[in-house]
Amino acid sequence: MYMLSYPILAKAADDERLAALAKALAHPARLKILALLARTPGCIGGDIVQAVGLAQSTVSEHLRILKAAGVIEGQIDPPRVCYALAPGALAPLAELIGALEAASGDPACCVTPDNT
Amino acid sequence: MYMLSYPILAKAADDERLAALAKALAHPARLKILALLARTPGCIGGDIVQAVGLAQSTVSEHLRILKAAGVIEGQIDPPRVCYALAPGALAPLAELIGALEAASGDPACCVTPDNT
DNA sequence: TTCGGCTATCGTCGTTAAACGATTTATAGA
DNA sequence: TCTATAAATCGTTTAACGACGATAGCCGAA
Repeated sequence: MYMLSYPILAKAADDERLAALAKALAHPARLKILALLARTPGCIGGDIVQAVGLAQSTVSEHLRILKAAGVIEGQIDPPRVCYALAPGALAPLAELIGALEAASGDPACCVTPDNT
Repeated sequence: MYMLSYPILAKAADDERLAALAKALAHPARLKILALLARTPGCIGGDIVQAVGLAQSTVSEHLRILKAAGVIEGQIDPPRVCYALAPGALAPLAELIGALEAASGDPACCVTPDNT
């Protein structure tokens, strides 16, 4: 386990970045695409379109969003494009979640102890 | 390294759930709220409003979204409401990210080996 | 050079999200 | 009872998202 170096967030810019990363995952179709890429040993071109069951233009847009967020990378293989997961891209988000989970242990809240 | 028990996703319902969880994190203001709750030993009522710098109604809406996603819990302390992080709520998302990161190791892609 | 398969982009439409002010509700204390 | 405070809700406006069809660009193969 890492020695958590995060101050649980601080700069607004970090919030923006992390929010953008989370937004990339915030759609079923994009999760499906990521799962597909994770499961596929090689890569796939337009098979993604068929797998997610949406129009080609829609899938292309989702791919663009994932690429813009840095979650996937596209490499051109002549007639098609090969997409792959970008290693480490989601690490900041994982760190954030880890920090939040770690901090959610103590409910030393405003509870008046006698409110049974 | 874990023996991954997750099939990296399968059901569409899972995608929906995970996407909803990610969407809860997909906004800077909400991240700020979560960070504040994580950092605050006790709880806070309207201090959140001041901290995020948005209108009270807007913050209330963000809190509602976080609560609906199960990421936070609100407990009524008479004049105010005490919010706290919900332990374990983000675990499924953390698992997903872990699975994706674990799978992003092999770029055994469509690369034609001779493309320098 | 022409054809055909893949991608990406454009324009559009309907839906959802974000933000605000104003209002309502609930409760503690005067 | 009345008042003040905190939180939620309502109604509205603006912006962003999601999805699609149609179109344009790019190579490989014929």
